[in-house]
Amino acid sequence: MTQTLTEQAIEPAVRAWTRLLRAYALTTRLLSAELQEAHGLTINDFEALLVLSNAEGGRLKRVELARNLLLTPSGITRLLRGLEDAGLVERASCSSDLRVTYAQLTDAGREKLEAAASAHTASICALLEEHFETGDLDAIAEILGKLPGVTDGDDSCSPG
Amino acid sequence: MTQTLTEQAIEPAVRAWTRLLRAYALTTRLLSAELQEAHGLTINDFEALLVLSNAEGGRLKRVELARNLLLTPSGITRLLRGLEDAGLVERASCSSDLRVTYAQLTDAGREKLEAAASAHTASICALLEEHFETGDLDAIAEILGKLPGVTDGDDSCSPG
DNA sequence: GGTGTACTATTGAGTACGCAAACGACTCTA
DNA sequence: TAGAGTCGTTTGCGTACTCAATAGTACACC
Repeated sequence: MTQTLTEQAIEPAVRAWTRLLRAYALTTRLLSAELQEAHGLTINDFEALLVLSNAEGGRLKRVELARNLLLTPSGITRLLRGLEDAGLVERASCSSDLRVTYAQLTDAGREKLEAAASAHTASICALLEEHFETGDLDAIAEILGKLPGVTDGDDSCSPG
Repeated sequence: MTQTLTEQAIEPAVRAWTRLLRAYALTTRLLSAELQEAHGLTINDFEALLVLSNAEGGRLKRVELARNLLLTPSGITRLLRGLEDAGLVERASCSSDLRVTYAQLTDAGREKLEAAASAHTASICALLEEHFETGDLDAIAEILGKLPGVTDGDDSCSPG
């Protein structure tokens, strides 16, 4: 191998990967700042409320929520602690399995979600539709959906 | 609006956005663990070394590096502190502007990069090519490249 | 029934950032 | 050459996560 790194042809996978990194950094910076300022929620706070609202009875086992948000158990504990302190989510125990506790969306949580959702959705659309065409967005969604784990819980509205 | 959130049609932009979030979380988890274990580098450590190696003379103003990696100035200070402590990068002052300091890749840094690059690249390719086809990777790269800022410094090999 | 294994949740320690504030250096204007 | 605004860098503080360890619960198997 006589080529230096700078002279090598860039692998398509590496190019796609670095652009994914950058796209993530750019978009989350903007969207998370907006969501934080407008409603005091982080992106994961919002996603958690959304997932819960789509779940049967507005509640989900913590471990299911963790899988859905791609967080570790400890991450979920701390995320939910914030939402519990804010009164947006409460704990519910499971009678058939004392290990599990449910995260249960409260009325306040549902109101908060509804208040935040339209503005947040609008921000996402504004940001992405400014630079991408609809075909692009569908293509991104379809392609990234091939990664196992990415579409978990997309159909969380339908009963499991 | 009589529909609840669960019944609304999902905006293409929102679907694309959530999948981007998940794809990022999944892939970085894996790749960063590998890179950390094999070479003790974070993803941004690696990217910083790579960007520097592609820069003229193996050095770049810290502020340029920050723009390139999409980090804030404070993020760059801390990232470079780690690399400096490890001897992979050193500081160089600018004679014409006392405010700026350069990040200069050391020989050890270049060696570290070369040692880590092939394995890291292989990991990226293995992960992505397992689930995506080449056309998918090109499509992701092309589409995400439309976001302003994503392609900054792609041509960092060419003199500025 | 007792025991080993698997699972849920929490905690402690550590990390990689961001934001805001501060400071020195540059530059433009007058 | 004095002052004001801008730019590069660093630091203090806060946050959102990770991993590893821990404790309680469930369940299968003998």
